[in-house]
Amino acid sequence: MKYHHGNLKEELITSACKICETDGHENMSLRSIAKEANVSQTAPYRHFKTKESLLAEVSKLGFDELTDRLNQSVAVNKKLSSTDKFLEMALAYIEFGREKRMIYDLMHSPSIKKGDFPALLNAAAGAFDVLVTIVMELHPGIDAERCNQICMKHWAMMHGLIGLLDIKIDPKIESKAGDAMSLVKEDLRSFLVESNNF
Amino acid sequence: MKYHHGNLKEELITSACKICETDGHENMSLRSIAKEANVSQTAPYRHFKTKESLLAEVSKLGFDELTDRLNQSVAVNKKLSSTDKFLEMALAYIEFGREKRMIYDLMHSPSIKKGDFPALLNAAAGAFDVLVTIVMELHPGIDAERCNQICMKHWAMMHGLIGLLDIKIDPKIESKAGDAMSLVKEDLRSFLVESNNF
DNA sequence: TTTGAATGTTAGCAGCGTAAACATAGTATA
DNA sequence: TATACTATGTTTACGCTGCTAACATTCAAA
Repeated sequence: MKYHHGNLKEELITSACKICETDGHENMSLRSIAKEANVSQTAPYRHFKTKESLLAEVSKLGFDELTDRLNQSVAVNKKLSSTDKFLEMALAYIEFGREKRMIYDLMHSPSIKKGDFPALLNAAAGAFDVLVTIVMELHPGIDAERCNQICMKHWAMMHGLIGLLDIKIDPKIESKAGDAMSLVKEDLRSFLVESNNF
Repeated sequence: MKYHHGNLKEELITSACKICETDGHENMSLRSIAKEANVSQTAPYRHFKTKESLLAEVSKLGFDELTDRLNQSVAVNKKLSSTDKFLEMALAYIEFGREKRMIYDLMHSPSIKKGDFPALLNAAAGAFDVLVTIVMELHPGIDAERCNQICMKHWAMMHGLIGLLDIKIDPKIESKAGDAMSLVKEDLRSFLVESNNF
């Protein structure tokens, strides 16, 4: 075991990701992250100013992966109509939110102030821009402000739906969580596209 | 100063509400709540099994107030059309989320497991039921499952929008936060009602 | 009046984020 | 090559946290 790790920063981020995915971001302690990386409890401070800045990097990776998935979803079949691309993207978004729920929650946790981390801000904007691109393709020459509004509307719907799938407001609705997802999968066209009253 | 407070449970909840609204639920400590109520740090444990159960009561009050506001919004003018009632309700929801943002975040915080608190579950369902009632009025004889889906869809949009208003994905969008709210206030009809592709 | 339950306090635990002081290893320069 | 500086690790410690146990006080029922 060498004294100098050599690659501790990346390993800490990796460890943090792993712990977040298993325990959730509310249960991540700097100490547990350090332990996971077989390093002393204060070693992270040589690479991250605060715990928050480490979590910000994890969050950034989350937005990066989300961006990749969104891009992939529309790139898979270039012959898809713009509308279908939009649908594929929406599905990819919601699937990301469900599959990586713990990371997704971290990405939207108010305990990370995005304004303090420009790289994180960029990563988040990158994901949003995929939507922007699609909407501009759907509506060539659309006014920028109107485009922004439309994107926010759909972003809100997707984000809200992912949140709802966890809220489980009452047992009656909780039992319908599967329904909600099938709604997403089957009726997404009407749910999203037909509401495109541009 | 008497040894027995007499009304400590309610006062602790009140104190917790106050602290939540000013500092946010991430910065609420049991000790600060106890201090606010002029009581020892462990006194809360005579009335609440855990900190989480105290927060659950605060959250419940939040849902109760939300329910009241939603009911009021549709009761104010009984001559309103069902569609307009729906609009009023949506506005009331979003305004609640903005005005009581700290409480709203607590209400949706994953650190409170709603399943462990039946009263909280009921309160949340009560708010949701206001929406259900409106949608049933809008579409008499609607299938229960379809009604649920429609309600979730709109709930998701409203919830997502409130969340978005805080995400501030990038400065460009952040500067449009006001736009987003004006979108809500001015274009809510098209944003919500015209997407009612039942 | 006595006794037990309800409700308060004090003391103390382990875990947390973080800072300071110290130890070690790698790197640039003489 | 020897030396000094910097980077990166550890140890120790501080104050805050949620929570438990032991003790104190008051209220209410027998």
